[in-house]
Amino acid sequence: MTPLGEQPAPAHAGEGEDLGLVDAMAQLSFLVHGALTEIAARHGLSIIQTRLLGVLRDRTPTMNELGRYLGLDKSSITGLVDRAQRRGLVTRTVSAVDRRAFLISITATGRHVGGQVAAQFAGHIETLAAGLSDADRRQLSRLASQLVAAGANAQAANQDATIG
Amino acid sequence: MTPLGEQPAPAHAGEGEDLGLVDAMAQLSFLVHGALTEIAARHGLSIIQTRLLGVLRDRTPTMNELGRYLGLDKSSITGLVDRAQRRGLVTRTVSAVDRRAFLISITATGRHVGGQVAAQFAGHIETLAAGLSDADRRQLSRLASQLVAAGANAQAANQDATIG
DNA sequence: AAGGTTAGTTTGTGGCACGTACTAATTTAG
DNA sequence: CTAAATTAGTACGTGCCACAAACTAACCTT
Repeated sequence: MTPLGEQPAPAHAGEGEDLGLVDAMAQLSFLVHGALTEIAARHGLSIIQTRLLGVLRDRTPTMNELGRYLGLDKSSITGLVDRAQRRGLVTRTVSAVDRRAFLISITATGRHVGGQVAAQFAGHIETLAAGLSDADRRQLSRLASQLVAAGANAQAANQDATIG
Repeated sequence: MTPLGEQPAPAHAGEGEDLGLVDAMAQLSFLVHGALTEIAARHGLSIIQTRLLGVLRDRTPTMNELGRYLGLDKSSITGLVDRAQRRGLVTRTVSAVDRRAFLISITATGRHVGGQVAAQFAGHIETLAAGLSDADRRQLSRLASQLVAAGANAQAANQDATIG
């Protein structure tokens, strides 16, 4: 895993090494990302395909909107949806309002596969956290959520700066 | 960000939504991964190139060993090192012990660029965590480290199962 | 010296992500 | 109401990542 260059744990590692916030975040990110990559791959999906299915779980966006949800260029969306459609995971429907636009929706198959990946991912995280006390789990959930919120705010602020 | 399909935050979102452990881990992973991707890209690096430089910070492995560090097939390593070498970030040196093998080492340039990415990444994490109290930061660092350790153990156990 | 193993490369396939250029539909301006 | 500008999506070219299979060269074993 070794993300940005930390030392290997000392041989006499008593029990729980604290990596420090920065390395802990980096390594945790790689750990979770890698787990999701592997679980998704077991179902023939990439991470981005999995995220696509997640977004479509309760939305029917246009290609353009999809690009905003996933943070991708529209030219990337074409191929992404092409491949997903070829596998029967999503469908394109011409918009009734704008004949240029497609509405992308998830198929039953897509929903099924996406659900399986999500469930296995949840199981994996639970396994990883099995050693934590209930209080620690709540703490971790709360603190991680706070960082995510901070990140979302930073992104929103950036948007404003770009627009204004 | 929307990883596996969570609901958008309720409109009356008072202040800090708790996503639950699973979604918090997924979103945090995407947040950190995305930040590293963007910072690395500012220096013309991909994530994997950045990790390569991180590994080489205090090691001079062969191609093969590099593959194990990064979890990549040896055929992937060839291209990865090729591109890094073309940019003057790393060098191949024929092993004195085994004339088939190369020892891969980081150049001064590579060390410099890698250091910049690492520093900016650290700064970014610190910014994200700026809203946390010292106690919360320590908690988060500790809990994240514990998950990482759990993941490392799981991986080791898997190895054993595969080998034995 | 022969046979098997190991290190690394090559080639082919597929996916991800971008920028640019393009077509077609829609909206805006005059 | 038409002409110009904008918008939605695609096509194409580039580069990177990742793997599998086939290959060469060096090494080890016997």
